[in-house]
Parts: sequence; structure tokens; C-alpha cells
Amino acid sequence: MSSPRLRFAPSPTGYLHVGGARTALFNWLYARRHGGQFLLRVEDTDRARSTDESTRAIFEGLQWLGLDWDEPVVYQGANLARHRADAERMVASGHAYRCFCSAFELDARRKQAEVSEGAFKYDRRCDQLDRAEVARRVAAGEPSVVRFRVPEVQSTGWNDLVHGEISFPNKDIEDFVVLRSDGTPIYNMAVTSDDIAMRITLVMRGDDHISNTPKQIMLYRALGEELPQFAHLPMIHGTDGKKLSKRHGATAVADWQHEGILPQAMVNFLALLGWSPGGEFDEVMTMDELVAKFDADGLLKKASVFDTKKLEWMNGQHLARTSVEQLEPLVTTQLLREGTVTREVLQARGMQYRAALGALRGRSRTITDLASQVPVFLKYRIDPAAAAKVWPDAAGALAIIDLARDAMQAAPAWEPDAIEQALRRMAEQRGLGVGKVLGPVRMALTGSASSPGISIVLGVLGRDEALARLEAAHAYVAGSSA
RNA sequence: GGCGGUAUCGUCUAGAGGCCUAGGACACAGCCCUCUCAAGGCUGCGACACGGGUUCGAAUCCCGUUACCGCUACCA
Repeated sequence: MSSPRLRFAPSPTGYLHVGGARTALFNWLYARRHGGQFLLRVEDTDRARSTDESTRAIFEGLQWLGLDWDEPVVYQGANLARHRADAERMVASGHAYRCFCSAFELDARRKQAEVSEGAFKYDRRCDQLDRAEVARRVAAGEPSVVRFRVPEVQSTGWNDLVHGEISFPNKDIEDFVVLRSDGTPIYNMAVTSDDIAMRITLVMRGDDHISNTPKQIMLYRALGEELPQFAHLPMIHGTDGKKLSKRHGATAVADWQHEGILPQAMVNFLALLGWSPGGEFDEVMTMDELVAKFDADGLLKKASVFDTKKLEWMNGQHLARTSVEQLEPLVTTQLLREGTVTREVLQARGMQYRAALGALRGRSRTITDLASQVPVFLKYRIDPAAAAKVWPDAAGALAIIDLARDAMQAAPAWEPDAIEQALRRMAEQRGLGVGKVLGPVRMALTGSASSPGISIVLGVLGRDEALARLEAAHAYVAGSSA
């Protein structure tokens, strides 16, 4: 097991779901951690539900998360001939047989069994047919499926990387269909055939596949192939403990991208859902740290709940650690999407824009949250409601605004810290609380009642802009009191 | 119904028989810091599903019960 090969095998019937993303991530992490390969297989055999749009969405989701795959994408639908050949090979070797029972007929028998005994299991009646009859009926064009003959005795089990020993009594497994009457393969057949062809050594997937596993193991054996290892990951649930669905709000990875979540935060958060490095550790980790720590023995068995509050906190942590250079394009996209700031303004005020990002990244939880705090620095607009509160009386407000302007103009150099100190001294001299001065000044500088610290704001705005805003604030107060 | 899986604070988890008076993180509450809002720091609240064993000793091992989840298709 020197170089493990793993795969993520989504069916393109929707967007990349956080559960699927987590499965992909764990496969990817395992492959990267052990110097193996991570492959992608699109299970598009369900023609009716599969769409190109969905396939694209899955690729984009994986790319956004930074989960790159090592070989060309395998499309399951392209391997139909091999699936069929593998099934026929099992018929030839006696591991499978043709069954002429119609779906309709089977359905009726199943319903009948439900009312009388309970469990329905295919009775193998077609396995009794002699070769000549089978040949005759096939030649006559009678539709038939291929069923796998489940070995009678013993049980089928494996040592799951997550759950340990799991086994199923063979008597509980019916002779399942591997090839439909139209010659297309059933899921378990296609998966097994493809995993063999792709030389997958570790099948890591959701634990909703546990009961498929014994069937696939039987297929590996019937085909004379070596078994891969299996690891069944727990599900991710919504806050109500039920399987995550649209009802729980944002469940697609792309939804979170639009909510302003950073891919590294999403990855970090997802990694900790169903896996733990064990012992005491810092939960905020980079992709490299995750790769270094990830391993199968840290995989958990219990389903976990997707806690959006923690995701947002995690995102805030990553935001604070992300460089302005990396942040800029993301915030720009958001700003332009909202239309709150134009591209021209962003370019013209690039210096201030980047300074603002540096000041804001440590105090925001999401990109959208951060972006909402940016415009204040790039264009001046006084919030009337806030102004009414912070500047209750015009005379007092004007006095402070003018004093602040004088202090700034008198300053020998544009040193935000020194200016803030000057403002504080001013407040002291006039017997005012610091807040009584800095509050109105903030209002004048930002047009808003809340912002980062005054010296930070001064630093971002720069001398000219700061003074211009004080003038504008003066005019505003004077105008509204007149 | 049958089969399989799971079970530690509201949530994510640490815990591999004594280190557990069960630790950390998110959330929540309070306090501190403070020019506002955040961020940050501190404190608090808060859990071994239940019942039997095994053992000198069990969150940890075994059995049962309960709850939840999955599968039980010519879906994937």
C-alpha cells in the first residue's frame, strides 16, 4: 500500500453539497497525506437526472475548495461497455444468471410478501432454468436482467477504517440485479467495475453506502479482483438532527461562497466535522496543516451537525490571517456585485482601499461583512439617523468638529497616533469625556457611529481626505441647523 | 418488519480502565479592555442515553433496552 489511490464519485444531479464536499475533502486529504492519487469520477449513469450544469458546478466547487484531482475525470457513462462485459463475464463464470422476471411481476410479489411475511427476497426461480431454455428465451428476444448469485453460506465482511469489523449474513442479501434489461449496469456493478479499472485502493465514502459494501465485495471476488480498503464516513446533519437538505438553508458549497466564506475556512470547518487530530490542538488550521495531520485513525463514527455559527467564527479567524493582497480581489468582487462602490473609485483610491482592508479584516466574520464596512472609507455619506444621535446639538458638534480640524491642521506631521493624543488632550482640557469628543469626530470622519479606532481611521483616510470630511461635516451640521 | 450503523455539554469534539471533581472550541450570559462597533482576555452555564454485568476501579470492556440514521429498487 505504498501509493494509495482514492476517488470522489459524485452523481451530477445537483450542486456540490457540503456533505459531498466533506467526502471529497477527506479523500483528497488522505491522498495528499500519503502521497497517493485523488481521482474524480462523475457517476452520470442516471441519464434522467444528470446534467452538464451540475457537473460543472461540482468541478467549480472542488476547484474553489482547492481540491485538485490527479488524472483526467472519469465519466461513468463512458464505461458502459466494460460494465456490461464484467456482468457477462460473471454469467459465463457462473457467478450470475439471467432472470426473466419482469419488474412489474416482482413488484406484485413484493407487495404480497409485505402483507403476509414481511421481508421479500428474490426466490431465485430463474436460477433453476436450464441453459437451453435460457438460450432459447434470450434468442427469442425476451427481456432479461442479470442477477448476481449471492453465495449461500457464510457472511461477507470487511475491516472498515472507520467502523472496524462489519459483516452481513449472506442470507439477508438477495440475488441483486447487476444489469438491467436494457443492458445498462446497476449502481453496484458500475461502481465496482470502475473502482477496479481505476485501481482504487481505498474507497472512502458516506456511511449510507455501508449496506452496498457487501454486495460490492462479492462482485470483486466474483471478478477475481483484490479488495480495496473501505472507510465509511458519517453523515452531516442539519441543526434538527436530520439529514442536511434545502430546508436547512445554504447547503451547497457555492451558497457559502456567496455568503462570503473563504474556501480555506470552509475546508478547515469541514475537516473538523467527522475528523479530529486528537488531543489538544488549535482548531484553526491551514490546508498544509490539515494535510500534515490528517489520518484515518482520527476519523469519527458519529454523524455531525452543520453549525453555521461556528463556520462563521472559523471564517473570521481565517479572514484575520489572510493578507490584504489575497483579500482585495474577493472584496472587490463583492463590492461590485453589491454596486456600493464603482470600479473607478476602487482604482482611484487603491491605497486607501487596501489600507481599509488591513484595518477591517480582523473585525469581520465574512467577506460580505467586511465589504459592508469598506464604503465608509471610499466615499463620504453621513448617516442621518446616526448623526442625529451623535450630534444632538449643532453648536456643540460644530465646536468639536472645528477643534478637531484645527488640531489636525496644527499637527506638525500627519501622525494618526499623535493626532489622537492631541484630541484626547483637547477633551481633557475642556473637561469632556474622551467619548464626547471622539464620538462626534468619528461621526464627522466616517459618517457613521461605529468604525475602527480613530487613529486607524485617520491612517486609512490620510490628511487631505480627513480634513475634507471635517469640512463637509461642518457644512452638514451648519446646514441642517440653519 | 428485516439487516446494518451510531450514542460525552445546545453544537463540534478530547477521552483508548485509575491522570475525570470529564478537558477544549462554537454558541449563550456576565465581567475586563475600550472613543463606538467589532476583535481580544477572563469567568460562568452546560454532557458520559438508560439498565444490567466484568473489574479493587468503567465515559472507556461485554450484554440488553431505548432513540436516531442508513439500506432493504431493473435509483445513485
